[in-house]
Amino acid sequence: MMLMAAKTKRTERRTDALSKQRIVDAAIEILDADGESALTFRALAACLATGAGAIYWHVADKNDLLAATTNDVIARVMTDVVGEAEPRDAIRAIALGMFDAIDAHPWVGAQLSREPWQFAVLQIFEGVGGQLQALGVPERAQFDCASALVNYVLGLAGQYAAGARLLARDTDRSAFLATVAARWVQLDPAEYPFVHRVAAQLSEHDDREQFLAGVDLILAGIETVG
Amino acid sequence: MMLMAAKTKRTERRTDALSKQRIVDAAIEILDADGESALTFRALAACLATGAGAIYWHVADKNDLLAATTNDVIARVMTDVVGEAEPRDAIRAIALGMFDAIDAHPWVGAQLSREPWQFAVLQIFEGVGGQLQALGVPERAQFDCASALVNYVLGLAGQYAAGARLLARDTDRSAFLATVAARWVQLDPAEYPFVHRVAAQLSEHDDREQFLAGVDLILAGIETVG
DNA sequence: ACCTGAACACCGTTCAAGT
DNA sequence: ACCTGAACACCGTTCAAGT
Repeated sequence: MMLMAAKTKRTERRTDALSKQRIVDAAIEILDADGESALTFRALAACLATGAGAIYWHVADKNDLLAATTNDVIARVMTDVVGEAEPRDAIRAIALGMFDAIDAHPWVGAQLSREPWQFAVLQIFEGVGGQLQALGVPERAQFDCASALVNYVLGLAGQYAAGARLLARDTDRSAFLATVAARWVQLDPAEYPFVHRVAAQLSEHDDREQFLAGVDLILAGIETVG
Repeated sequence: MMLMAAKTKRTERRTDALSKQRIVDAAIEILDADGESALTFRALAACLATGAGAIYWHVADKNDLLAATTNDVIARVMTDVVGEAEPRDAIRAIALGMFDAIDAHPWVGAQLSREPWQFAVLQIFEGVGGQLQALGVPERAQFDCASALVNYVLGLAGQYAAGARLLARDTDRSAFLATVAARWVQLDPAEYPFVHRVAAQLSEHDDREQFLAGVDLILAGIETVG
């Protein structure tokens, strides 16, 4: 849409050539607007005013397309996040950048946890791991520490994507959490004492704060090996 | 297969009635043998010697089927794992039980990270959270701590499932890791210094040990809030 | 070189019809 | 009540044919 702003007059014909970047942009628009299930090659082709097969000239398959859209979003996060001097703050900034990106584009969360070998995850791994030296973590422990942080972030990614998939577009999150909490309370307290106990906190908790608390927990653990 | 052991003579006709449990057992067999993509209603129906539509009498849809198979596997893990007196050991046992279950059934990892609101995740949450009181974690911090641990486990779950999906059935994991490490080394060391540094450790590291190291890291962090 | 769109080989799901 | 299997409405992907 933003790419067509310059020539808004003619909608009946596409005048500019196809490119991988234009395809990725259109795919992101569809994913953001209507979710993962709305991204089909047919819908994408219609949006780009072309045939479904044309997309295959620029993109290998659907996996490639999803990897490209995810890389696009994550690369933006990682470049936006530079400039924290303190390593601890830098890691927190990366984590929060990830959270906000997944909050804005829940499908990114699904894709990250589904294909963790893709380039996007490597960028997160580098961003987090690069701070560990400055944090005083011994060389041989750095791999485990970076892995723990990235695993944690990917765990949230999947969880958040699932939540977004479940939520109707206009259902607000607090109503949904209230429903879950109500279900938790109905469980047998003898068998599920812990879930019973925290059910009250569920509806009033803040996902972003809880996520950051987890990052801080892992950072505190990392400090003990330093 | 194990259910047919008693009457192995006749294969041309199914004699016993369908049930949700029989469907779930057959689905697990298919998933274990040939992976997530092999589980279709047609394949499942053929395996059960029935029509595709019959399955819908016992199972709401494919989501329901996958949730049921996952619950089955996780419930087995959680009952096998009871009996550790020390809360720290209990949490480690649950985590390792999860790791081994996902290692044996990689599709469980995908399902857990895709649908974290399902009952299976609640069981993990209870199992982990129930130990925090004994660990001396203050009430108001328990929710965040349990959430961090579960998020971390779900992160691994997705990663492991993706690895299994990528690996050919007979390709061994070390060969795969060597390939990834080779790719990492080829990256620009100026832009990816950390990834470059740990590439050597990638091919010789043990996933299970690294996973447990992460659990210990989080446990160490949890102790600092106690 | 790049695009078109019909065709192919699948899916999950439904439903009239059977027992 | 439970099962059957053809039919429906989709998919991703391919490919001969166009420009």
